[in-house]
Amino acid sequence: MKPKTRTRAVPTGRPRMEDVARLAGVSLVTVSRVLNTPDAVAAPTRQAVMEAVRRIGYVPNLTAGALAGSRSRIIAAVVPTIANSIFADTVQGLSDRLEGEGYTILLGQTGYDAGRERSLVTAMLGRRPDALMLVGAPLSAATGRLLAAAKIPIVQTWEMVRRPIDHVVGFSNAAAGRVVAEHFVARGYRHVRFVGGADARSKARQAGFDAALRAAGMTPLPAVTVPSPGTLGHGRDALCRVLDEGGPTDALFFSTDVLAIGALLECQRRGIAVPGRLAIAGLGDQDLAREMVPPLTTVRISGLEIGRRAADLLLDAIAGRRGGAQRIDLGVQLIERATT
Amino acid sequence: MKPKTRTRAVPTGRPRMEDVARLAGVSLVTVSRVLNTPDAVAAPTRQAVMEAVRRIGYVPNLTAGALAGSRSRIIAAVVPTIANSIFADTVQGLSDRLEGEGYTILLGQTGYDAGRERSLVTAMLGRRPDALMLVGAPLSAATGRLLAAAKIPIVQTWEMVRRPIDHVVGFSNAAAGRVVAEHFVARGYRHVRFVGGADARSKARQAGFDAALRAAGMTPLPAVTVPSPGTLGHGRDALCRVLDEGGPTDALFFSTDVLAIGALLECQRRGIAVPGRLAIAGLGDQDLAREMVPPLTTVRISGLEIGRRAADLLLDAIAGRRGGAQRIDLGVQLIERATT
DNA sequence: ACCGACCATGGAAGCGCTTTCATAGGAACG
DNA sequence: CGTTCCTATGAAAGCGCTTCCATGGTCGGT
Repeated sequence: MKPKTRTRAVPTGRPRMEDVARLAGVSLVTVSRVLNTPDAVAAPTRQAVMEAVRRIGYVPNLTAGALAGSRSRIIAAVVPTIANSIFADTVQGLSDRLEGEGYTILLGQTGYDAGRERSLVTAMLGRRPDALMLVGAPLSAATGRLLAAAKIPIVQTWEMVRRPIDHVVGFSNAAAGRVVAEHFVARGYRHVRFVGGADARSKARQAGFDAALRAAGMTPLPAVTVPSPGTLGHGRDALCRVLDEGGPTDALFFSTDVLAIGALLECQRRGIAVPGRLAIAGLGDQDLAREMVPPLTTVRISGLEIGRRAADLLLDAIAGRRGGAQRIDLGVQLIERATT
Repeated sequence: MKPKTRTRAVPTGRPRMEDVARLAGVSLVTVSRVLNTPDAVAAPTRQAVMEAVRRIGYVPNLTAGALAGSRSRIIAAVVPTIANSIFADTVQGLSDRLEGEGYTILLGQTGYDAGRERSLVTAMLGRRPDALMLVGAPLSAATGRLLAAAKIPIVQTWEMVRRPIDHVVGFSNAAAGRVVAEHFVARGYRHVRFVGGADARSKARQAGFDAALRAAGMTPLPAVTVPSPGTLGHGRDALCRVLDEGGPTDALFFSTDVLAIGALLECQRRGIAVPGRLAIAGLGDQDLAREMVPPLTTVRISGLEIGRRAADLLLDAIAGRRGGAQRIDLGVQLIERATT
């Protein structure tokens, strides 16, 4: 009878740590040590191992490492969307800081959809990331529970979430709305209006905007709602809607620079004087806001900085540095330029 | 003597498949089957398992799954940069297609740096992704070797790489340069110039541009080189340089829309008539190109489509469908608008 | 020279899954 | 009714690492 050749779990065929060990004439454990804690190994041994690694082109299987050890060296990033968006900056900031520390980024986009967010988070958590960054509050309670149960450092960004899961790096969206409203009031605009999406951050900006207006004795005109994520086209459409209604509107606060610029461009096309006939303000202070002709009044927010600070926080939390949950408010700053 | 309580590999404390199995009164194997091949399990058993999963909030450890199985269900994406860039669209397209299929995206940015690319690719390959997408050709031969040795489906994008590692989804950057050059010639511009970065794609656009110009009996003016990734500011600076030199330049082809728009905006600021005094063309056909006043002449490239097609190709390759390496040329199309 | 301390290295036991292979019951068949 | 086949489930063996513990060799102190 022939021997049972039961090859259960399928070997990958790629060189393994054991292959390196054999070539270097040491044990597998020593190879692991050279790769992870080089100082714990004598110099000649270390060199022999490194040479063997080079010779056979060994690339450590981090999946196996993550399973055996406790750290996966993976950080998950969950954003609404990444194309043409401010969140791309945040991902960039996060990734810039983290890659140098040996972490890899797992990226996911929710598209502002609660269901997609939930399945996305489930999938990501299944990879056992060492930490997770997300934009704002979870879109559903289910996702929130999933996140809380994960027991890993989490940082929520882009808003000062009221009941955060863990850390927060953001700014007050209501305050952003407020500074724009106060600016409009000071400039003497009387018929002002908000344009934004239906997402939580947009709503918060609107709330702060409206509240400040009322505090100044004014009544904000009804807001114009556009789809999220906002595009130049949505900004243009919003402007058209406002113009078509033919009301007395004299100033518009757009929830994002992209929307504001879409509208500003439409004004140029139609020959509408900005700010003479209509004032426009945005939020984000993207490059384009500064470069536009005329340059756009906006609220400065550094998506890059949010990403960087989030990364730092996460790194500290993973290392066990710092005490409880941090709550970093980057603040808002109105940049007065030529469109108001 | 007390019993040896050697807890080697540290358990995570999170519920495991075995916990679900115990609660559902079945074996671990059955739980695995319910999760992966539900049809192979009898309905009542399946329901009992699902109920147990729900009860204890079990989230499968995909790391362990990847190690035991052969598939990691991870796709790696390597791009030069993601902030304010056309590559964000490609990542979005890739991710949109892949998330639905149960894949997770590992994102990495090279920043146009060969060293960073190499360490990034090493780290990603260490996660044993099922496939990998990268923009263009590897920045170094070392990275190329790493990639080839990985033995996974790879798709290179954004250019028709001459000696591809595997699949390609792109367009001819030289052809893009050519159509713009021919357009300039047809329009009667005689003192034309290229502005772009030092990366391979930019160089290819320049080469195609210059070649077509020479074919038409013209001599291209020396190109203006800007840093990669290009920004509005770089476009503006390039324009200033051209203007300061005071040559006879009457048309400029920018390697990307962002550069072109930066220059266009500077023209507006200086009151330079476009295309009267100077014609401007870009590449990418981003939203903004169409919305600009005047709208920008550009070469249409859909970053989103590149990402989607790349995803489809990778999915097919993973599943073993299709034969050899595909080579998809999405072609280029000049969009004549008002700046030329 | 002898002892304990210390340093470098190795052995063994998992991490939490998937994948054969085996097996217990039925259904199907004559 | 016995045999065959199929279906549903389980047992065991890893996937390629890291971690704990043990051990042999060196070295300084006396």
